[in-house]
Formats: sequence, structure tokens, C-alpha cells
Amino acid sequence: MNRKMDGGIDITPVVKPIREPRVVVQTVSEVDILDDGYRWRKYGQKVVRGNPNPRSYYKCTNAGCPVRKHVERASHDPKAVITTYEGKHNHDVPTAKTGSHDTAGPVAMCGPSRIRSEENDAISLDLGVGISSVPEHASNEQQQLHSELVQSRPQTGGSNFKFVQPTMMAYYGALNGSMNQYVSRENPSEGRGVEITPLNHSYAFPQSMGRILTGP
DNA sequence: CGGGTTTGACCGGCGC
DNA sequence: GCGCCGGTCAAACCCG
Repeated sequence: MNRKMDGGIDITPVVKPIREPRVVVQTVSEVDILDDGYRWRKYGQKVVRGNPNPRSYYKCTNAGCPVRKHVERASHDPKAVITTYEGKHNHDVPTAKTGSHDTAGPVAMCGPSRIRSEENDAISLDLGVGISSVPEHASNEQQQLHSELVQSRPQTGGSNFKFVQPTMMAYYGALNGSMNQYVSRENPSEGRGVEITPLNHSYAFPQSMGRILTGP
């Protein structure tokens, strides 16, 4: 990308309203790569502080798809995978699921997706395609970042079921806002080079989550 | 041969 | 002003 104009003068007209819908999905799986029906291309991997596990960055391989996906593993739960979707798909699902049929297809996403519209209208499931609703303006003043906490249970059948956990949502709400839970104990002297120290995480995060995930 | 994945380096933003 | 962290891009390699 050439953001430089000839002459050396570069203007910065880019309006970055950064208003893309951010969807945080908590998936319980042994594998990081969950097939949601779309094709993703890994464009980077980085290990972030507070987590011994590396975070993977994926981008939609489809043209015109600004959708990005960040996959990270919970440090306390090796089977808990946090997938963060950014943006929305502009094209239809490639239907790469040859052997499988419909369950995990696009239909599944819109169908069961809207389960949970009981009281929390703050969270809407527009994770996959923009087909259903959510048309309008996201330029409201209240919901700039609209994140949702969904729990996926990928069974071998390919059925991505999503359950919303109001309890976890609260935790994650703070998480995507500012991870105050992770940044707690840090030794300035050691800085990088040392692994995190497991330990005293007093918050009920792991407990609640672990329970929920392994509960049913 | 093509696509995708992997690793390293670079850049930008934020905090101190 | 400097340092640190996160994020992205690019090149090379591997697999299909």
C-alpha cells in the first residue's frame, strides 16, 4: 500500500471510525482452527504478555472481506479458545464443507444464532454474514464496540452451537475493554524473557469459566 | 504450480 | 523522550 504521495507530502484523510463490530466467541475445543464455514489465512502469530500461548491472526481469504479473526487460547484453560471476529463478511459462504452438509453452514449461523434475544439487546449475533439485520447504522452513540460473548461447542458433527453466557459476558466485557485482570503482576526487572507466573489469580474468572465450560 | 503456513522485522500507539 | 506491547506486512518454505 502506498500511503505516500509523490512529493513526500502525505495526507491522512483516512477516516478511521473504527466502528467494526467486534465479536468475541469463547470456544471450547482442542484445536484452535475452528471451521466456521469461511476460509481463513493466517497472516501472523505473536505471543502477547499475560499469556504463554501465542495469539494467531487470521484474515478472510475472500476478496472484499475485511474480516479479521484473532484466535487466542486461554492461559488458564488449554481447551478454551477465544476467537475474536472483527468486521463482517461481504460475500457468501464458500461452502467449503464438502463432506459435511448443512449443519455448520451459513444457515446454522443465522438460525440458532438468534437464540438469546431475551433481554440483552445489547448483544446481537451478527457474527457471520451480514444477511440478517443489522443494517443500519452502527453509528449510534451508545454502541460503538459491541461485543458479545458466545460459547461454542464444536462437536465433531460440525455443528457450531453457540450459547450465550451472561455471566461470562460480564467478564469478557471488561476484558475487551481493558484487560485489567491479566495485567497485574509484572516484574519490570524481568520483563520479557520470563514466563508468566501462574498463580495467584484471585478473580473468579477461571473458576467460573471452567465450571461453565466443563459444566454441562 | 499454487496456496497456505511459518518466522522475523518493522511500524504505530500508549504509558511512564 | 524513551521503552514496551500489539499488530501487520513481507519473504521463504512446505504441502497438496
